[in-house]
Amino acid sequence: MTPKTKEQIAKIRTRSKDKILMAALDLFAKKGYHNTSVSAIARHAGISKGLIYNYYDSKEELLKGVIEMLMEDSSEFFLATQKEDPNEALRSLFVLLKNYLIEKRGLYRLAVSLSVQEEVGKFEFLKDIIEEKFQGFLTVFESLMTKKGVKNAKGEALLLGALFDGISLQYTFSEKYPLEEVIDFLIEKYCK
Amino acid sequence: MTPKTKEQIAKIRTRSKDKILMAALDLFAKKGYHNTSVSAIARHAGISKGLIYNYYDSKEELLKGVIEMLMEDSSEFFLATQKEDPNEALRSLFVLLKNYLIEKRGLYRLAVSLSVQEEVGKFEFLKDIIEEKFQGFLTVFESLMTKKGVKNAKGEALLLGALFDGISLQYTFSEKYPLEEVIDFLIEKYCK
Amino acid sequence: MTPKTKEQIAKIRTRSKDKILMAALDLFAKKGYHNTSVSAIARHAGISKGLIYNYYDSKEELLKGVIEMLMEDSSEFFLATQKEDPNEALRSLFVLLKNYLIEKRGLYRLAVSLSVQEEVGKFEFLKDIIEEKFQGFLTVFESLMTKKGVKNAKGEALLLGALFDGISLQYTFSEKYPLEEVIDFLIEKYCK
Amino acid sequence: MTPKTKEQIAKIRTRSKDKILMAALDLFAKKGYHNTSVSAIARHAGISKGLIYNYYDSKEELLKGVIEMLMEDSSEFFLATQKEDPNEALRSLFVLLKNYLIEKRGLYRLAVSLSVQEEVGKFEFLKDIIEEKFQGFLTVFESLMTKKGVKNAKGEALLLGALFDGISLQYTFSEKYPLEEVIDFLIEKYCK
DNA sequence: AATGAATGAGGCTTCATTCAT
DNA sequence: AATGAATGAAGCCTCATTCAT
Repeated sequence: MTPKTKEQIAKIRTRSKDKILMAALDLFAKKGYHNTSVSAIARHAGISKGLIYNYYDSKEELLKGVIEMLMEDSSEFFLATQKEDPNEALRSLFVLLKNYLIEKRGLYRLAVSLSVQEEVGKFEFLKDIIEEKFQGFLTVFESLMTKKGVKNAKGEALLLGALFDGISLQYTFSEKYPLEEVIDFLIEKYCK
Repeated sequence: MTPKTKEQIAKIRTRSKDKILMAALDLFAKKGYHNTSVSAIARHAGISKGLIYNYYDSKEELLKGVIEMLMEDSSEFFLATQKEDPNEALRSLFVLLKNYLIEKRGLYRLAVSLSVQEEVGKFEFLKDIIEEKFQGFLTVFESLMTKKGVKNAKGEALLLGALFDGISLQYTFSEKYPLEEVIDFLIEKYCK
Repeated sequence: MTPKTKEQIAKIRTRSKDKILMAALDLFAKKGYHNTSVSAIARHAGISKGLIYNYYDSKEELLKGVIEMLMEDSSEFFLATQKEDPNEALRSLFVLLKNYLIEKRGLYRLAVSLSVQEEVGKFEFLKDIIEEKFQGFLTVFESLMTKKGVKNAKGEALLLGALFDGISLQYTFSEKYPLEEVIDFLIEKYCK
Repeated sequence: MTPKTKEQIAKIRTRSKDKILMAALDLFAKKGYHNTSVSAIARHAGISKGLIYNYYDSKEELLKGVIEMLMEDSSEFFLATQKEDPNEALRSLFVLLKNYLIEKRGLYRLAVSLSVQEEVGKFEFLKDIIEEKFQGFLTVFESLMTKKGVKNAKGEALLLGALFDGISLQYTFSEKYPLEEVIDFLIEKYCK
């Protein structure tokens, strides 16, 4: 009865969706959401425009798909924070940040470029997600700082939060940013 | 019809250009470059679409005009760095950053949103400007840190650079960001 | 895989075709031809898009199929006209009209909505069919009127023709149309 | 100051809107709403696609504009009904119907083709307008019939309503419809 | 016989830009 | 200097149709 098995179809769908998501991520990150056309995504993915609408109802839904994909695997970060020794935990976080920036270049760029827009109600959901993540990090930083016994743990936590974002932004911006050097210095300064 | 002296005409021109620039800055900053239409700028400025093209050859030229306007008055920052006492200089810089962010909300947003785009050759000039500013700050930070006699002056300078950007970004993002608190803590930590 | 006899296959084909035709009639009638997508028909019929093209070469051919189906069973009407007594014949016709409208709500709507289009050569065949039916009715009406001995039989026939269409149109239009009342009045007026 | 006077602009706008409305009416009536593209309207009007959106926010708004234009001048009909003698009033109505159909060929076609669609909420407003007009006619017919002293005035009014629509529909459909003949017969039958 | 992924032409709409006044 | 009607390229999206399985 069934000409293609459900598994076959599912595999095809997954593969196509992935192609689309990767192409979209790539272009959104490089050129920004508004400056990326659906045609360009299709071309980049090597498929037809129409197919995109087979999987996503609109360009905006596609964006949501991209963001969801990106949000999936941030578990590592919170694993790192479970370490007993706060110095070790911080060292892990710094290294994770470095690897994350290197491996997912463009992702941070995308997050920033989307958040930076004020269109009410359209990317609002993204702001919420980021705000939540940020508060999570802040809490972790503060408890680590408390463990380390610093005077103003909350203030230090805020600075660390700003540092993470500042480093990410500058690395994303400039090809020449001395990421390794900065991370090493952070470890030396914070982890002993 | 009414004859006008050259001065009158010049004044009119200046006033119109200003109106256009302010409207464009406002909208570019709030909604992003690609998401702002020339019509919207004209409406926001209370003039006609046509007039914009009387002063700027294209939307892109208008953007350049906006950026140039923004770059004009960063002299305060470098005045602050001239102070003898490095602690005082740093304090001034922190306070200037705070005031700049509060007074020109949205401007940093614009800079980021533009820089984040990779379209070759289009906003490249902006990246260059920013890179140059950034290197200027870095040099200043490093010399201040050296004056303060810290061990790794270059490393500390890089961290300060990241902090400036991180704080700016987070303040731009979130209405709730405790800017005062952060600046106060920075002063306490770095200026004595 | 499973071997099927010719009869089984034929039965399956007939059943599928019927499902398609009914779904298409339903949607064409409700939403109009141009405003109904092949996908929607497939969904409504509970089958795949592809299957429709197994039976009909195009959306237009499918429409032709629907129309042919509709034209098949108008025999009742002409049976009614065979009655000896013209008053009885008319009464039957009025009642048939009422039942037809009630039972096949939407069908008249479809006929009108298709006929109303002027695209040369596309639905032209439908116009011809309708024209022919109309002339048939006119002839019947005229002969009945002659039998009844009215003065201007042709004029009265034309009016009856217009009445049939007007009533159908208005009933199709408006949920509140007093069809029963109108038919009763017609019978009272014409059948004695 | 003002380069074009307001009157000039107003005249230009009116002329353009008229061109658009006429083209839209023409095509909507001939080919139906869904089967008429905005491009086709622009081509038919001899203007660019974009200009249409200078005057109408969407294709649907354009349709509303067309309908409003059509609804503007139905005053004649109600003037006719004011006559003292019901026979004279009816005669005027019959003649007006004839002239209306001849002069505004296509208009009735448009009304029917739009009303025939069931899309909730889209053309609903048109149905309301038509329903209202129809009830208006019905009331007029009934009072005329009462004046004439017929037995079942309401029933006769309903028949007249159906006749108007039926005649309109058949004339709209068929090039060969004997409109003159039918109207003459109506006058003979109803107006003495 | 039957499925649904894939295509691409064409539909509606937006918008940077031009130009007559 | 200033206006806004007009243009047309390009953007998002729909849908009839094809085809591998």
